[in-house]
Amino acid sequence: MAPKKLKVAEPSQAQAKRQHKADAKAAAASSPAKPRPLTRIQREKQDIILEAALEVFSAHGFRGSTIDQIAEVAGMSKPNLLYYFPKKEEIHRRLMSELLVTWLAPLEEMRADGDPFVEIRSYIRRKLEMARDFPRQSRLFANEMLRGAPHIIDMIEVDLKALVDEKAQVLLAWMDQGKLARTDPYHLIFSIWATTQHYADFDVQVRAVLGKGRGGEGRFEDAARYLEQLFLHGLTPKPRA
Amino acid sequence: MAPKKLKVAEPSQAQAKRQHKADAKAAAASSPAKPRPLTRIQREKQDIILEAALEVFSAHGFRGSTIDQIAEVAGMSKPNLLYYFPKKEEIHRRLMSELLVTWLAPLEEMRADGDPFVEIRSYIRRKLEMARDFPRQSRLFANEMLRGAPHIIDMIEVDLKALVDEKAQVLLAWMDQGKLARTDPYHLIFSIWATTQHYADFDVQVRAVLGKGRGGEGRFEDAARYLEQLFLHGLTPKPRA
DNA sequence: CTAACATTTTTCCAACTGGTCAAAAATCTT
DNA sequence: AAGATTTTTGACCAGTTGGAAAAATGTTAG
Repeated sequence: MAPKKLKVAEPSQAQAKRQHKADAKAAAASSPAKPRPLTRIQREKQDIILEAALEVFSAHGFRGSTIDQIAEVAGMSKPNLLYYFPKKEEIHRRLMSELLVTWLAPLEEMRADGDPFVEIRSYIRRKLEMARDFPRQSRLFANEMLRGAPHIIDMIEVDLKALVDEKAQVLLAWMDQGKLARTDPYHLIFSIWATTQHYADFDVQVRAVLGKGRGGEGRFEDAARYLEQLFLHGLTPKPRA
Repeated sequence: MAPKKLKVAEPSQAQAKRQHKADAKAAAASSPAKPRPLTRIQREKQDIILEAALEVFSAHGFRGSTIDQIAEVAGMSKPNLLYYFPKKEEIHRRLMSELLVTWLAPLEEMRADGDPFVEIRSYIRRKLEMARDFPRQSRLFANEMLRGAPHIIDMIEVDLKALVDEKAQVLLAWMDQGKLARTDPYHLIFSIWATTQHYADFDVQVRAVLGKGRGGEGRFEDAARYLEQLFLHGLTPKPRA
């Protein structure tokens, strides 16, 4: 239930103005540009900014969000924010690369040596929990996809593809062993993504359609139950015993 | 295969400046504001603009799109475009209301007196065809949802909800008759939406993951086959005969 | 304590954007 | 063909936005 804070990765090009100015000389001299460790305040403020940016970007999209908005949510002035992330794009980039790691994790956990249905079921659960606990990340991701994934297309084509290829092999093996219906492993994975993320990305619609009565907190439990039935048996009724 | 042109509905508040200026007097006098039929050019240009706007909005979102961009795609100047749609929002509004009609149609076709599996299967097919033939509309819709459906929330809460409620009853009846596995009809519908629209909204990802070999035109056929298996039998393997 | 460095604030600006307006051009009506 | 109406254009504007500069204020290592 408790949204464990996402870990912040990539300390790379965080340092701001100062560095930039130095770049002119440093880069020209092709020196290794001493990385200078981040100060406490830098780490804290960057986290605050990234959190605020997630809030704003996920709600309005990249172009629909202004630095002012993010700064306000982060509780600082615009120039101050720009001191930590000299470019709006930079914030977005950081957010996206953190996001991808978080996003791939659940699939990675699917173990080839486990029981197919147990593994698939818990994968679905994990994804559904992510939709419930990290809807903003899900929407940010969806937004990027809708736009054609301009910022992460190469990671999608390389890392994500590799991971899915690997897991597709696992699924195929299970099918070969007769433990799983023979079907397309890639589309199988797509369908898990689609059905689970739907509850984050189309949340308004889900709530509106379920109405006051069933649109409450229980909807994720219901979804989990339904999806289990779907992926396990489909819609074919049990023959009356 | 051929994307049948969407019909343009709602001739309502299309007329521009002239009307606007007149409004001052007309509205003040609370007269019925004679609607004055649209000219040929007006109809043509509005269609061109709406088509261009669909292209641009679906790719960049509302705030990410500029009137200039739309005007350029439409092959006219910005002021000229504004002559037909005095507000950027107006274009978007029109697009959204047309969209909703198109979007509800497939579900409406699900007949209570048909065979459950035939009906569900063809509903899935129709939705999949829409994802293939009208990806821009799908993305426009997804974008609106991501943003919390600000422009169509009431139609979602009223019309869409009513329709889904109705069809949920149909599904429940089928379940009562033992023709369909007993499960949650609402989430069943959600899962059909999610799995089919995924192929339009997350198209980049689907292509990238499938790779050059399988990401081509055949992917919709594969998806259709897979989804049929999923919804019919789930992933449980057939007992060896 | 203080010099060096890190952080924050104030002020400003150029580019972009949605939209206006008057006049010119094209089209339609009679 | 003339007059009326519709359509198109070019110049323009005010508000917003991303970002730069520099001065002012804090922080910290020696």
